Amino acid sequence: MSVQSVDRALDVLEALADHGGEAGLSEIAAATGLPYGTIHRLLRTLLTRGYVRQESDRRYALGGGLVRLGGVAERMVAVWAQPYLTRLVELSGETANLAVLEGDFVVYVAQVSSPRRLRMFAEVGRRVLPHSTAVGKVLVADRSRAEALALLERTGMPRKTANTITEPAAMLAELDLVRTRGYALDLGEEELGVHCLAVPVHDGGRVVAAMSVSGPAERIDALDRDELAEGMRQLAAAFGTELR
Amino acid sequence: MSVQSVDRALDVLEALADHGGEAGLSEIAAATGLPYGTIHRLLRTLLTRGYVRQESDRRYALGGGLVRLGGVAERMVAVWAQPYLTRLVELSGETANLAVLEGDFVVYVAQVSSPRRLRMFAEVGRRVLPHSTAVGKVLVADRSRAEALALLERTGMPRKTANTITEPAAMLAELDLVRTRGYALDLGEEELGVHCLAVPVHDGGRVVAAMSVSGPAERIDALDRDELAEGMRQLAAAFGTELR
DNA sequence: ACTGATTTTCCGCATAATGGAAAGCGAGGG
DNA sequence: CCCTCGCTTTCCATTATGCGGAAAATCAGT
Repeated sequence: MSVQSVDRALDVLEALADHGGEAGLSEIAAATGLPYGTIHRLLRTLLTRGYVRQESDRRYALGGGLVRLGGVAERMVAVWAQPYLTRLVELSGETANLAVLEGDFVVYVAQVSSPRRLRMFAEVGRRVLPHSTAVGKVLVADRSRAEALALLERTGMPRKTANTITEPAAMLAELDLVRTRGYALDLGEEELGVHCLAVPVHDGGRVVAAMSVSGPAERIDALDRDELAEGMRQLAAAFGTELR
Repeated sequence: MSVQSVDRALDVLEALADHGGEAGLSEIAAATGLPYGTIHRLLRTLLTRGYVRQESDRRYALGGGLVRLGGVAERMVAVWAQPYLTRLVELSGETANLAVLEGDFVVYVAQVSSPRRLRMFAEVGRRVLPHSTAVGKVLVADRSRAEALALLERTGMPRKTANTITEPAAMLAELDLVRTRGYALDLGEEELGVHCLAVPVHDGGRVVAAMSVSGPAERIDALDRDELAEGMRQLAAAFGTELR
């Protein structure tokens, strides 16, 4: 039914990604449960195609070829999201966004603007750090505590406003809250006066994107958060199912 | 030596990317020369893993899973580029950048700053449109005339300064020049007073990234362009070889 | 409802991938 | 300097696995 070697090659790539993009043969073996010989052979094929690279210490890393494919795929996702974002705007009256995690940045890949006079707009393509945005929190909350901490250390959690969370410990607590509550908030942490609410988009397994609404603090705060979150969860679930 | 089915699966993914991320079975067959049954089986495996998606009209498209892998790979590329960019700064005295094409945007993925007092900096993560930057021109010049035109139409080529090229026809001519000359210039087309020179980075086959130097117009113009371009070509070639 | 183009399924055959085990390599310690 | 240990790479007989031609099914257009 499914082509075994292709399936396994994908397992190898995903194992590499899970290890931060770089791993030794034995680490991959431990992660995938495949025999050494098999993994090595798969890596060699990916190697000659430029999708994997071997470093001087003989460890393996994800290669540049994936950047191209990822870029094209991203544009596709943006197109598919459009109708769901439109419905989210109808639901909330505020600007709706779709964002993904790319490296250590959050990237807004699609947006539908609110019809109101005062509104957020033109964020598509913008890159921001995860710690000061609702979408960022949702995306990072999917990672393990250790991965999240490593990412926060790399980015340094710079203060954007008086409300920005700049302490790793506080952020880990916030991420726990996001996980249990199922949605994340940004209360003027990226920009004063702008509040956001974001939910994760699952494609079956992991979180692949985050969907959010953002607008002036007063209007966002006037909405019933739990009710809005519930509606967004449904939209995100429908979108996630379509992606799969 | 190489795992046949994995190789072919990669052919299929690349064929999809070449067709703008979306194609029918027969188009893929034409592009790869593989029999229908084989392609269909490969697509089904990629489908169940979320790396390919089937649309309602039964055509196939690149799936969301690739966005994740691409993001991690991008971070790797940035790390590997660092030493080459450092050498480029030594060579030119100006800030050196590495950029890739992601969807319709150019993204700066790595940078090493010039030691001078007046310098460009903090561009990593920035997304700009291709038509007004040297790196953008280099990346788009690798695409076919038709693809380039489609991209330029989607982005609309907005004017950033008085020097910005806003006519598709003029840009196509400029891209021809870039191809024959081997490097691209940006003479204050993105920001007045800022000039750039960029060269392509090949990883054997296609252009995977662009390397550039940017700085104040007077200093960039004072450099010997052909000599600088030659030095940059060598660095880009070395980096490209390392990627492969 | 019919036709043509495109996609999907089927199945016997042979090839292509498998994986255990042995050889090679390199870093670190005695 | 040589030995050891952990990890990576190569090898090869075996058979499961993927192959691909051709038929069946589906869809769009007339």
